Amino acid sequence: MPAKTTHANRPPTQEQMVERIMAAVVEHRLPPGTRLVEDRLAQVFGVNRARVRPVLARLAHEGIVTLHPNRGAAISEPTAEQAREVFELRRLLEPAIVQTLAARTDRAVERRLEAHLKREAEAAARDDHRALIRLTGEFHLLLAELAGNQLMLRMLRELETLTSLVIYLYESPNTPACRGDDHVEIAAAIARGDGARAARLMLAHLNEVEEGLDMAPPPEAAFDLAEALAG
Amino acid sequence: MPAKTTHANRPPTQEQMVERIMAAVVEHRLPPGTRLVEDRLAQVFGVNRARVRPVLARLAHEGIVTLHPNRGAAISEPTAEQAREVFELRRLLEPAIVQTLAARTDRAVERRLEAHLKREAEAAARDDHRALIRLTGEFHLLLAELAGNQLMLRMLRELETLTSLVIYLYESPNTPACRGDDHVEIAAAIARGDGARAARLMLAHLNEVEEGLDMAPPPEAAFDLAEALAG
DNA sequence: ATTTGACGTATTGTTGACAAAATGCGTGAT
DNA sequence: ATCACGCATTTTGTCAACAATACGTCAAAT
Repeated sequence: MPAKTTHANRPPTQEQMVERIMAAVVEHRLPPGTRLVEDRLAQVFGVNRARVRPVLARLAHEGIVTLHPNRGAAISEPTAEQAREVFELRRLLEPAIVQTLAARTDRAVERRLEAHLKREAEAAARDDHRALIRLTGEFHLLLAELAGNQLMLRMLRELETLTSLVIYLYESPNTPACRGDDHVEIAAAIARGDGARAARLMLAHLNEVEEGLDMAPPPEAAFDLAEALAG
Repeated sequence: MPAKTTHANRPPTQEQMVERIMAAVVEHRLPPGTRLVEDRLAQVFGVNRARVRPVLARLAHEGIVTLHPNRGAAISEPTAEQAREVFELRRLLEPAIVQTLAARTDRAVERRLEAHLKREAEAAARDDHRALIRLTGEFHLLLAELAGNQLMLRMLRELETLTSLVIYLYESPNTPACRGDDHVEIAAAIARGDGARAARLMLAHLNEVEEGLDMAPPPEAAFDLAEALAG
């Protein structure tokens, strides 16, 4: 029996396939516009097509994949407006997450944050760009996980993946969207129990990331005949 | 060709099937614990099983449905902890929604809110419980729609459906979770451009709904799947 | 040179049959 | 009375083949 599955020769679950695709998006291994063909995905994951279709349906719902009926799927290319919406939502959720965390932090929380920041620093030191991209996104997810709301974590995961697409499209991929210093300061405020400061730092951090994006779409001769004829 | 489809004899899209199931959940026509069998759903919607499976997969991801491998799906029965998480998220999002809306309301927004509240009042006057349940949930979605963030709207829709399950389990189904007066006051604050007040009212409203919940789950009831989805 | 129609290709969508898994029930043993 | 086991039932999961759809390409017509 060919060793084509990923885990003790068991085919991956739909959840695992979703996570692998999301991870590939976050690490820019699957950039916006990449075609996703059911047969190829089924081949890569070692499952049948029927297992791949719900995965694509879900990713489509989350905006990470765009389905073209009878033509196949592709990694989404969020518009500038969608990018703004992502950050608008993150500015509502993430300051509240760190505020909650700061209000009931303990040594276990601090240790996990420290361990994570250490890995970020190590990835930066060895110039491991892909790892750094992944780790900076995971920092935000770790905060949500530590804050203890699973629903919040699930939504943040979606937002984080969308953010990766946005960053790919609107920012140079060689620039990590998150400055490591910001993360260190946020973690320090959490450790001190200073929720208000942690929230301010997170808000400023998100604003800075968004402001670093170039939302102006590339100049195109965008002309819509129907719209032009509408009067 | 048998006229078995729902819309100009065209089979429903996956999106439409999701919406119908969600609507049935919101209106308590599909209470928590209800079994969802692929063959039956395919029969009811007039599609093949392969069309139903991505729908169930997505609803499972959103927590609205629980999948039991090789045994079928069921409408979820959120725990008390999950209920708290839903309200925690809503308290972050919805005050911000109404604040945004109040900052840039106009006559079109006011008219749509007025029209909706009128329909709520009419449903209450004729004692149309199902319509009232639906309309009170739609009020919150309308706010998100008017605020103009599609991503926010999508997430609110999920939260609203989860809230319906929570309310079914932890609150008497004969009591609308939202008091109509609250909605009227929130809309009035929005119309006046008083974002801070609208946000306070929304926060108080959500707290009141949550505080009205009782953690003792209600007894199960038998019913007809096709009938429940007929709406 | 441009437009249109036909055709081929790529890919998804559908179908029916069957395999696999989980659960309930009945029966026999203890 | 309880437990274990075997079997039946229910339901999902898999498979392969084929239908349907969307799009690109190319040739013919204008």
